[in-house]
Amino acid sequence: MASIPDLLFKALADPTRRALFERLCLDGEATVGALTAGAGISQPAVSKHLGILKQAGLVRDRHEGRQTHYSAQQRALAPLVDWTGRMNRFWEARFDDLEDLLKRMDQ
Amino acid sequence: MASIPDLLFKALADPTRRALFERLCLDGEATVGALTAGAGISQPAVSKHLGILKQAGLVRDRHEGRQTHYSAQQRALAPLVDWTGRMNRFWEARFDDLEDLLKRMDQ
DNA sequence: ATTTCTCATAACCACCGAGTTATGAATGTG
DNA sequence: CACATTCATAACTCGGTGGTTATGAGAAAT
Repeated sequence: MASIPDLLFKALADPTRRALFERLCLDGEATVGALTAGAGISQPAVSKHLGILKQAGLVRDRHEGRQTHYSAQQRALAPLVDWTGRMNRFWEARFDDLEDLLKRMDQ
Repeated sequence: MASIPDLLFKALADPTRRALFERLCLDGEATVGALTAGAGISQPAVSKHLGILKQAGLVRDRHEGRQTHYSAQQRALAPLVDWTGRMNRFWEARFDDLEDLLKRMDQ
């Protein structure tokens, strides 16, 4: 019973995988061959990484002829953003209070 | 040469470690003993996890007598927020454009 | 039909990492 | 001083994971 944030964090914990995702985010769609050329590892390794990214929902694949095009699904990052938000809320609130205090002291 | 995002993602990839960090974020400071009572693992395991969180900057320790108090350093999440922001910028921009369009259509 | 190209899967290996128990260091308590 | 408590470190085990090579499946080209 792996939670969604768990899948996301685990998928993005590997630097090679993060690099693949970053490239797809910034440069858009790419084939496995193109991605393999960029990464410094073998094609099967890249395919496995893409499989893990796909399982985490971070990536979509589209088959066209004999090649597979992968693209980033940035929306999948939403739970990550939510999580960091929840972890930050409290000290942010405290920080806001401090700001308010300083603002009031300024008057 | 592990980058900062790498340290953060790796530190938060483990569910036990994330649970420890979450508890420290929500409930504030706690001793190793208290954290060990909550987690379902041995005290040395908890200490090791806290060490990794500390190395990632996510946690601070304060020695008081013979016990060590740990507290969350939520600011350390900043690089994570930045990273997700960079990965999101493009489709967010597109989303903003869409919002603008809808807003203009509404008038 | 045969060959070539692109990708995915299988099988295997080496290492890392999360857990354990044992022990030591430091601080409080009798 | 002797003992107990709290935490960190050491040494070890074991499963998961990232890499490899080998191979197969499917689509295009000749």
